[in-house]
Amino acid sequence: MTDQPVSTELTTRRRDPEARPQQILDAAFHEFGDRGLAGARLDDIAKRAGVAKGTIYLYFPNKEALFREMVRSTLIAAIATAEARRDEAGPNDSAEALIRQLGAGWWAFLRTERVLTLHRLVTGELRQFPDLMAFYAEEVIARGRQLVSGIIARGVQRGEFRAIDPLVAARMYSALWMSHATWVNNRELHPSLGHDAQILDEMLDFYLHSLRPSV
Amino acid sequence: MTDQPVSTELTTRRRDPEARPQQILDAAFHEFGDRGLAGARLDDIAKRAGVAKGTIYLYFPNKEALFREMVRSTLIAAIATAEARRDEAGPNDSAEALIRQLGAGWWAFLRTERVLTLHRLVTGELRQFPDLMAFYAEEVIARGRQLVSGIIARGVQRGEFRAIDPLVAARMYSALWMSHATWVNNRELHPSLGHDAQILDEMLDFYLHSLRPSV
Amino acid sequence: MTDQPVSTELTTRRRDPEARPQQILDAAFHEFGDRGLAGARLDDIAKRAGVAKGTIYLYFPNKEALFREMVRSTLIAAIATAEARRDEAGPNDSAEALIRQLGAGWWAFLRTERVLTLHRLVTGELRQFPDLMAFYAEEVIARGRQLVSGIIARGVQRGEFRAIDPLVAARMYSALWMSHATWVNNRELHPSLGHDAQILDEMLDFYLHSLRPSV
Amino acid sequence: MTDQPVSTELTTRRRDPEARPQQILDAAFHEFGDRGLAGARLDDIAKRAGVAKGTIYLYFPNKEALFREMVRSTLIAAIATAEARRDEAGPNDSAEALIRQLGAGWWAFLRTERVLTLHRLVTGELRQFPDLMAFYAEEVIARGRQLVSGIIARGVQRGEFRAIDPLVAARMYSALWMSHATWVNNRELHPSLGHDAQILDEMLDFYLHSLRPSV
DNA sequence: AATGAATGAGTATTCATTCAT
DNA sequence: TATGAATGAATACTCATTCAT
Repeated sequence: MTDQPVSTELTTRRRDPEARPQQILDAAFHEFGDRGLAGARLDDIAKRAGVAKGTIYLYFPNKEALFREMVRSTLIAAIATAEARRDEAGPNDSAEALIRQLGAGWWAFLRTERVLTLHRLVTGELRQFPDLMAFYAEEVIARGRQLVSGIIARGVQRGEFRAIDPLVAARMYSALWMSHATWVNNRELHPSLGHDAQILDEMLDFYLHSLRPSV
Repeated sequence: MTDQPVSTELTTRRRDPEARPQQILDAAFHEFGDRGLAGARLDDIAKRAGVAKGTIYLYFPNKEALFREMVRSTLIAAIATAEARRDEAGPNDSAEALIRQLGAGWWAFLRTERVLTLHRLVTGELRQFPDLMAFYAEEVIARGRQLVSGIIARGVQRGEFRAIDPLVAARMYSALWMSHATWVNNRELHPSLGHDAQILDEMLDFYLHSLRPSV
Repeated sequence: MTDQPVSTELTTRRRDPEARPQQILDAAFHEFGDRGLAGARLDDIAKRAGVAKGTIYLYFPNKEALFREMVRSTLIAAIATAEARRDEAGPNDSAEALIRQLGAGWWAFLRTERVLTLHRLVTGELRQFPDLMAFYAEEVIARGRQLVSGIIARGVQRGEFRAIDPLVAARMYSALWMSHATWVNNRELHPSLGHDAQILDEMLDFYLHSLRPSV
Repeated sequence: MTDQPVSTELTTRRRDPEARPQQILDAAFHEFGDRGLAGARLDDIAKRAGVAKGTIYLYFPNKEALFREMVRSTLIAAIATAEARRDEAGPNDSAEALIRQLGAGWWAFLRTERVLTLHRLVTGELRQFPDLMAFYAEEVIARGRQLVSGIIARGVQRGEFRAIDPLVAARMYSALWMSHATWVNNRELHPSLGHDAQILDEMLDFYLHSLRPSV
């Protein structure tokens, strides 16, 4: 508050040595995200991290390990964020209200730079890393679907929604939200897209319409 | 007729020179599809194409040009296939019947090795090639959506479908079909998926439900 | 005379097959002259000769042989030209007149594209070909010097010139003429040079001054 | 003093990093000098310099840049040497004495390995590098001629030399000295050449004879 | 004889990885 | 710990040479 000493922030060296790995992972996230595993250069990662090339090897045995760890940690961070969101939902709300609430949350979440990049990497490069794939599948996909399918199941039970397999409905949800998140990230390719809030409305409208009992 | 030399097939030299570019493009499709632009090795492409490394350079000035041309030609082939499908639909059928018909067609089309690889490349590497992106956007995405939105518009007119923006509905269609196509290609990650025919039913059911007028 | 058939000149093929080697050697002369032995490309030589790449190999076993033969034949042509000039000199003229006459002849000869290129190749690449070097030394250098030293010797005998070793004087002659020929070919580097005729006068004046008896 | 580790010299790593560029340039000088720009191999340059191939790229962006820089630096070194020589001349000596003095100096200088190689490169390859050519022309040629022409002008003024354009005379001087330097470097081709000291005498005798007033 | 597509050894250049400081 | 110069294996690209036609 008062007169902090001429900031150690100015020099990268020796600033908070425990932060080094994270610094590197952050830089790696951007470079790998932009150019892929093969295309990214350790030199650039080091430069972006404000660290010498050799320093990376103090924390990660090689490029591939750095990539893996970067994906892992980003994944974990993403999961944590998503998790935090889950508990915001009031358990007494209607299923539709919950879907709306969750829909808005995921819509914000999925359009995040971090998540979009992760998604690109997953579809692009993760086939070479089956274990990371499995991790992604279990921790992210399955977990997300359970959340949604839980809500749907309750809605079906309550008669709010028509009889539909909650897992199937959860899959449709993923499909709509993830696809649109990707598209808004490449608006040049999809000029007919409205603004983000409007898209969310369109998805919710479409999705809920399909779930409502057809009288 | 009698006495034709059998050996002609033994050597690549001079055997069917017009086939060479396509041969190379096919090999490139697989290697680039597996490892991406940076990861693929010209050497492997040559080996797979059954030609010498230098031969590639007889037809393509460099690796990037080969990549571009491979994407372009695959795209064009994909468009042609999709195009052919369009005209199969009988114009007097109900909109729902058309959607079902088209839905089955695209479901088969999108799960094609060629299309899946293309999709992976588009999401993974095409950001580095804005012109290819534009080509993809105009020729593939826009074209496909027009086809679907035309059907929807007719359904809305006829009162078969509820009032919905046909372009929006077309987007929802893309989202469902493309996402599921990607997923069935990675079944390890999505163990809850049923068999392909079942998934198509699930999608059609979900999609049409949302379009039907809510009495 | 009348109505010659649509000129065979138009197509390179089949036009005077015995001329092929010379055609190739001419093209080689230019390409090697411009880019040196290593820098020249057989492809370009073939193109310039209006011949397919493979054709070169019908007449020359490889690139180096082509280079050697090109140098040899150019050398021989150059020698023949120089030789022809020798006999023009009237044997009864004064030594000074002969020097002037020869000086003008060599001045024209040395500034020839062919000779200049030859000279460049000799200084640049010929160290790798000792036998060509020897050939050059004996046939060109020695021969030229003998011609000059013969004239000088007669001039000394007659008292027209001071007592000087005719071979030494011949060397000085070479030095002046060859250096200036190189320089006028690179006038950008030697902006103080006058026009060609003037340079010849300067050289003759300087040269003869040194040979005249100092009373 | 006592006990200094001897081993430091054993490895190239980290041994005197500032010396690396010069080390490489020296090696480049020899390889380019022997085989020309196209003929020299980076691999050989590295080997001769005692470094790994990659190390070259730490200091020079590519082969051509290495070539340019090698020529430039050699040129500069040559100019420095020549410059140093200029000031040795005592200003009160006769013009003839100065010419003799300078003549001996340049004779030694031009026969230097460094200068001979430079000359070969200039005539052989420098046409592809107009800017280097210009540099050479201005810094080396023009500079050298001014030095000589200054002496001649003084000699003419004093009546020591006949009336001759000093720049022309300086050119004749270059022609004699440079040609002979080249020749003694290829004695096989010029078997009639005497030993070096004798040649110098021959040149001085010939040159001064031409400058002396013809009574 | 002539062609030019095909070959593959050769070379410049890049970049992950090491290591002396 | 941290550095960044040095390494050398890997790879894109070139071009002399071959050979089926």
